[in-house]
Amino acid sequence: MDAQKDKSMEQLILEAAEVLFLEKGFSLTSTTEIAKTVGCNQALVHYYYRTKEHLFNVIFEQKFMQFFQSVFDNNSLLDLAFEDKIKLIMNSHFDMLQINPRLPQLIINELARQPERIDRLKEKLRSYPEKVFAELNQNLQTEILEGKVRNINLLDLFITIVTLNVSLFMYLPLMQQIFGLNEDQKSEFLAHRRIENIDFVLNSIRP
Amino acid sequence: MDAQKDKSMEQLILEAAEVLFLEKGFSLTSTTEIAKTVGCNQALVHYYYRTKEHLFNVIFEQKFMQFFQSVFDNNSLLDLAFEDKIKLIMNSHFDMLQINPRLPQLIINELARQPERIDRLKEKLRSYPEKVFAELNQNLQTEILEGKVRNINLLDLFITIVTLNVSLFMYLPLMQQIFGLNEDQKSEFLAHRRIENIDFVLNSIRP
DNA sequence: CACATATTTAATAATGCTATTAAATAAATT
DNA sequence: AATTTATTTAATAGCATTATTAAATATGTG
Repeated sequence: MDAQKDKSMEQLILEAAEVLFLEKGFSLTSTTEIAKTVGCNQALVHYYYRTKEHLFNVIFEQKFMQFFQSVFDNNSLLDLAFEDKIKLIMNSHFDMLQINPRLPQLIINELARQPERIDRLKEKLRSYPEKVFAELNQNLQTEILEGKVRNINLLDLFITIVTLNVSLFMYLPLMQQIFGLNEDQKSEFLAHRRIENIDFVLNSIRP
Repeated sequence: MDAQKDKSMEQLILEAAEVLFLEKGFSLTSTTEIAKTVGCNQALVHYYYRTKEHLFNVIFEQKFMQFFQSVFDNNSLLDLAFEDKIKLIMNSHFDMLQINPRLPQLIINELARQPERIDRLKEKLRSYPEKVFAELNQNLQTEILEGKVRNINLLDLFITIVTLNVSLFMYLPLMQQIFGLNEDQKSEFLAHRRIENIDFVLNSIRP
């Protein structure tokens, strides 16, 4: 708790808000509750972040970027085989989800609540996704020509990757309760599915 | 609108509530808004359904059953090959999702908001899922022995089926806006993915 | 220290929501 | 027709929420 004392109230509010927003979403989280969690006056939340919506935006955009980067910021490792890049991307994506298991649900819900947000995010990302895509696609096309990879569509592949990983975490609490898994069994299940998902994708792209 | 005049207020309230709950979820829908949609006094909603929570429960359980049955109530067609049964189940599931595209999100959100609901649903379903599973599994085991189907786990297969279909509808609004699809393109995309999903599953179970 | 600025709190306005109650109206029953 | 029962409304209690304001306290600066 000593580390907490160093942090500014502004930061503490942000961190508490992140936890609560991810746990219960925007509408079920109140600024009063955020303040209570931090142990400050409710007006302070508004002093630093003006409105609940604005506070949420700060967190949402940061987390969305984190989500995005976990998938798209792995091209730094230049000279890997396409297969290894996919492995890297999927592991990175999985790691992020393990730390933020409720993030996909938050993103889906909030983009449904405020569809105009999508345009703002698109603007923020600019041509970055296309750039990464183009680069990876070049890599892919080369390997297809070399007969190392089946002729696949990169977008479809990405949709599959994200779907497989995200769905796992989205349905996990449900499965956990239905099958009555304890924490150890849950961890084991996740570790197993991480590999399964990767294996599935790698198998599906073989020539 | 003549048909509407025949319906009781009780029924009209239920229908309006269903639309609104599926559109915006439990917490963003108010009984005031439901009443306004129907064109009645807000107290009438409470007269017929006592509490908002209770009204929601009526709708939720009914919709959950609909979801459930779309997957589990296809064993009536007895003597089909396993592959054809899967095709039937996936089409039935897809049809249901096309009519209720936001249902999965509602289910996920509300089971997260009230985890105790899961136990109630389990109780309501009793041994029915196991029964269907056992029956289908017998069918599957026979076909595995006959070499018609690869040795797969039925639960894993079901998770894959549900995941593929559900994810599609969950991310559809997002993809629609990102790629700027109009209604025709959206329909086309859906028709394409319906077949893709089925093909994928059927391919994956081949010996 | 004196003054300015930043942080924090208490109080509260304004709003919207659920649920209840009592009264009014319509429908059914005797 | 009289009486009971069902439906519907108006009014409102009670609560939680967001956001603002003015005052209080702490912190920094010349």
